[in-house]
Amino acid sequence: MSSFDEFDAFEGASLSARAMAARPMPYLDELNPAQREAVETLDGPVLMLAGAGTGKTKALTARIVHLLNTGRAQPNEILAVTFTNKAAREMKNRVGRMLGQTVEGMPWLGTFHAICVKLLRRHAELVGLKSNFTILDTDDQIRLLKQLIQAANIDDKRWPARMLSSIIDGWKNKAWTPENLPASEGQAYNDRGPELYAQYQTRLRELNAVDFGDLLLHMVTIFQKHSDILAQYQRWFRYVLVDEYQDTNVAQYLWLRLIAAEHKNICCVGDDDQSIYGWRGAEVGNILKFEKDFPGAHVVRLEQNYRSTPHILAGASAVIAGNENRLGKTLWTEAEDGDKIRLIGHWDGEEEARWIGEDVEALQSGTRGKDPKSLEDMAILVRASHQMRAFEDRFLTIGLPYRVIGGPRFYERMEIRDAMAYFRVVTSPDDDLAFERIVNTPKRGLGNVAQQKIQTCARDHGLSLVEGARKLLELKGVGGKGAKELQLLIDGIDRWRALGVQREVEVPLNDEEVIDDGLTRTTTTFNSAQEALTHIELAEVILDESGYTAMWQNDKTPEAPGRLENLKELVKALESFENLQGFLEHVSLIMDNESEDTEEKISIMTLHAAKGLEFPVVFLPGWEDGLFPSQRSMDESGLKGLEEERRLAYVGITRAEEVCTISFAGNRRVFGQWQSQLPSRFIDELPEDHVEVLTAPGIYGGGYGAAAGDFGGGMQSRMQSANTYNSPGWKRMQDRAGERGISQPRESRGSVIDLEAVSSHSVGDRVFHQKFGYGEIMEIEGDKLVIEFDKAGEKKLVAKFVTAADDVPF
DNA sequence: GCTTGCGTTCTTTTT
DNA sequence: GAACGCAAGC
Repeated sequence: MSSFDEFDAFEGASLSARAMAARPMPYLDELNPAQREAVETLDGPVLMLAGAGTGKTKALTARIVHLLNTGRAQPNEILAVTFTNKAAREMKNRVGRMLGQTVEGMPWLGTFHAICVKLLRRHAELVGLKSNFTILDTDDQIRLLKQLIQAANIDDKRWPARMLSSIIDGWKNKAWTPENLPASEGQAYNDRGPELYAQYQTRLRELNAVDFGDLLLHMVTIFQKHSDILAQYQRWFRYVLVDEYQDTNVAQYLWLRLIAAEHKNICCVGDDDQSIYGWRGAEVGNILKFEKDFPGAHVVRLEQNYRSTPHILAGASAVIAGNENRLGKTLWTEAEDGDKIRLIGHWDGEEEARWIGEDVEALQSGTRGKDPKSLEDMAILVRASHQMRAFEDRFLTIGLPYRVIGGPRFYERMEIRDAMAYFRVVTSPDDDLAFERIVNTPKRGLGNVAQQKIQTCARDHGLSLVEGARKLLELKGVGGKGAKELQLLIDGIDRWRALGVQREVEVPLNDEEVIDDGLTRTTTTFNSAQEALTHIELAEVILDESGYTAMWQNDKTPEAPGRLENLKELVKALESFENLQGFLEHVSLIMDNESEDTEEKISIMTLHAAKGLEFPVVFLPGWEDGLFPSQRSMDESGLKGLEEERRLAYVGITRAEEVCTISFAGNRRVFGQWQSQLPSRFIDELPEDHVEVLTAPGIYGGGYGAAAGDFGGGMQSRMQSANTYNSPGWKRMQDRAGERGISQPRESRGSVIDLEAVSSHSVGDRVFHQKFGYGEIMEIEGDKLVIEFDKAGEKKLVAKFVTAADDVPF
């Protein structure tokens, strides 16, 4: 390793420390006393316990700025870790804004994974990898494990690869390599776990690949085994900041502790009450024992909440108080009273979606007394993603624009992964997994048998799969159509590689740029050359000549146009990168996809995805025992699981600024089967004084109007008893209501009828819909179309969401 | 080798 | 109610 020259090259931050020291510090005046304390205590270990909505990011960024301003550290001497790319981006932006200018050189502000990739590229050889290793995603991981499982003669029905993958993941999260795996883990995966883990790691090394967990595990291993290297980083990173510390797992914890051991200037920010990633290996224990790990730690509590009204805060506090193991914080606010938390029960999940849809429209139009609210300011937070469907269906029907956050991610879609596998085959010759993925996509007549032959041939000659296939052709190991097609593919790969290399030869590297690139030594940087293909053109050529694009063009399934659209988007995304390698690297780490669309939409997401966000109006549907708290969580982790669920409830409620509506349904379809549900035990924990119970239209046959109090005396007295919802009586009443079938779906009111959109359609027309595919119009009702879809059956949809079948872009 | 249809099993949460 | 795996049939 060649000393720390590269670090010094991060002169990038054009401001010198001394220049900054002279700058004024107006940002300090904007902080409350607790925040200020957290910002100004620069030396030694600091634990910032920041409750929900207490200005944690503000304090964290102010601290970075303060470090720079006081000349304590250069921008590249600060290590600042977050969990999500979004948080990293946000922090970068805010630091820039606070400094009043853009800071180029915060190279070590990023996610755990992104930072570890940077480090690991530099030291790859110490764990038997080359620095251009590829990062496998879960899909590749599973396929690889499956191969190993089958090779070991294990029935992968009884012992699925997914299971092994999660076991290995768990081990990696705990920083256990195959060598130091505790004996107590011996019986995992039917006693074969440890042995397969070792095989898997060996195979990864052969493929010059790592999985997500390896990024941290390898770095911890390197730090532990090479004290000289560790010492360099310990000296280099004078200040360490960690966001969401309660989410760190053991590997991350060890990594941080090793790095911070020298200066001990580590500032961890977190909230034990918001620890919701235990299932992913996060250890709340890390934050609970911070003071033991770092003696003399300065603990600062941020307790003034700037987000929610008192009722909402009181509700959240009461729920979380049910947990035993807490560091304990008391949130308070100066905000005015506002609305109580609203609680409402429904007949079933569809009714719940219908009611929320109407309430959203009422809030939007201002019918509900207050100022009209934008859809952007509203969110529906669910426990499990399958709950989203009821809302999507309903909103599609009434024409309410919505956005699902964190759904199937762009880069996880089949067509995107296929396309990227093609890129990978071209850029990294040994990427067997990528080759496997694309040999027979599109269909080339190379089925199992042919693929087995390629595998065998490659293994016998110690070659990669591409080379193995070439050899096989030379030896005439395959015949007929398959041989011809395989030859075409190999020729194609050669040609594409040449097209990529051609540029490299014609346009020599610019030395400075390579250094500037920091630690990624192998990254090549091109200047734009007119005569050669750009990587974007290359990508297009690959997708074209391989027949991949054609495959989807000829595909008549409803998803095909969408997939082509996605491929176009993929190519467009290439524009912001200098070459294919850079792009692939980016993609393997960026798992969030934010599409910038301008239309106002209500957001639908899981509670997990909502952490760190806030909305004026929040809906929390599905508060039923078994669903939330999740049965599985309680079965698997008992009281610990229940407490994590409770923290999830806390996270949910504290997302709301002004209006928080909790609801539950008496009946819900689970696995396609109707089940009657009991209200969540968390509902019993809500403090009566801060909750307003609304009449359930599904139970009493009223609508939103009835909920506003417009009903007869008999109902009124029922309402009184309903107010004692946290007594067994409430539950019994819910049960009883559940037995009486009531309330059929009613038509939504209030949405503006878009006749223009309807008029372009007539009964019998063939139409296309993004989600349901092709279908035929059976009936027109107002601005709604009743459509019989080929695949999805009959649906009633707002006209503006369907296009005439002929207009579908191909 | 590929397509189709049937049965099975399942759903938390994700960097 | 869907997504996946498997076996049968083309």
